[in-house]
Amino acid sequence: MSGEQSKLRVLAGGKSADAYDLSEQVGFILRKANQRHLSIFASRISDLTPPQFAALAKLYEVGATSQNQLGQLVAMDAATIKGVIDRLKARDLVVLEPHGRDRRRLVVSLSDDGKALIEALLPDALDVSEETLAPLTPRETATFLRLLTKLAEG
Amino acid sequence: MSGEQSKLRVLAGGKSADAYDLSEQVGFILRKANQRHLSIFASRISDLTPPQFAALAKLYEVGATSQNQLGQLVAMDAATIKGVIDRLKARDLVVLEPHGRDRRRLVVSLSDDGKALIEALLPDALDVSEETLAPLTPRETATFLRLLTKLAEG
DNA sequence: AGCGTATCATTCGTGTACAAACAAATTTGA
DNA sequence: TCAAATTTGTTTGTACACGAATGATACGCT
Repeated sequence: MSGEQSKLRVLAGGKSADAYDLSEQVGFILRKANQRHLSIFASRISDLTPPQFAALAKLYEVGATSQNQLGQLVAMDAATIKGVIDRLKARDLVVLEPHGRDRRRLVVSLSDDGKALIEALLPDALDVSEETLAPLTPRETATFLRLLTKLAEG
Repeated sequence: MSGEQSKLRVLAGGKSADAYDLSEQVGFILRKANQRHLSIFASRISDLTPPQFAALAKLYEVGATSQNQLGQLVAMDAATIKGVIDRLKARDLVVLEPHGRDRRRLVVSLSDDGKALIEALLPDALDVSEETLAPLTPRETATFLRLLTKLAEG
């Protein structure tokens, strides 16, 4: 049976290529790290979800943009950013206007409420990052962010 | 106004605590790293989603368990693992039986098909991890996994 | 024995995520 | 200039993910 074959291979090779341990796979740990971050985020910023926050923060950073473009800036595909914008719009945190020259485009920008909200939340967002990284020393944090960025950008 | 205060703080503190750059926040980069991994996973293992794979791999590792327990092992809450198991069950990759002594429990185990599938996919799963980590050197990979684990476990 | 509490599974509601198919508007290129 | 390719946004369908509520069962303690 494959169980015995597997044991043989484990004993033979140093790397034990066959010993698949789920809890050591990047994807699995990445998912758990994400879960922990989401939980910290939710405990500090209950008004918005992380994607909603990202969209508002980006709008605050770059000003008015088209919906799809905003999606690219916050790494969400067209279908996803649409849902996020819809929910922000329903709460009047963003304003949608038609683009002047290109009638396909929908220009998104912050409403006054949206601007006030994001300004109020920015300090909390920094706290979220800090608490998420709390298990690491400052030195480890720097290393981690560097490597994580490399990984994310392929 | 908070704009000017903010500038003062930026000039005062070395860390420029107020200059919020979304693309430098852990949560945002974590989400992008996860996206890249998901995309690699999907390109190599189209038969299963990562949560489905995790459930099968864990079942292969530990044998029969209750539904909720399996959820804990793969870091999914009761509602989430139920959906995952439902879909695996619909494809006859797992078998559900009532627990003997505890009538609340539902014992989940691999079907023959499920076992065959997971055995066939394990090498691909290792490839997924490898490709995900490809942007890092072996030394960086070791460091990264150590720090990521620390982060995930809080 | 009985009662309060904890556990297990299910359900509901909301919010990402992404693929695929589509319509409308714009841009490109022959 | 006009048809083809591309871009922008929308819709549909599937699959997590989690909080909260519910019902059934099991367990601990008196």
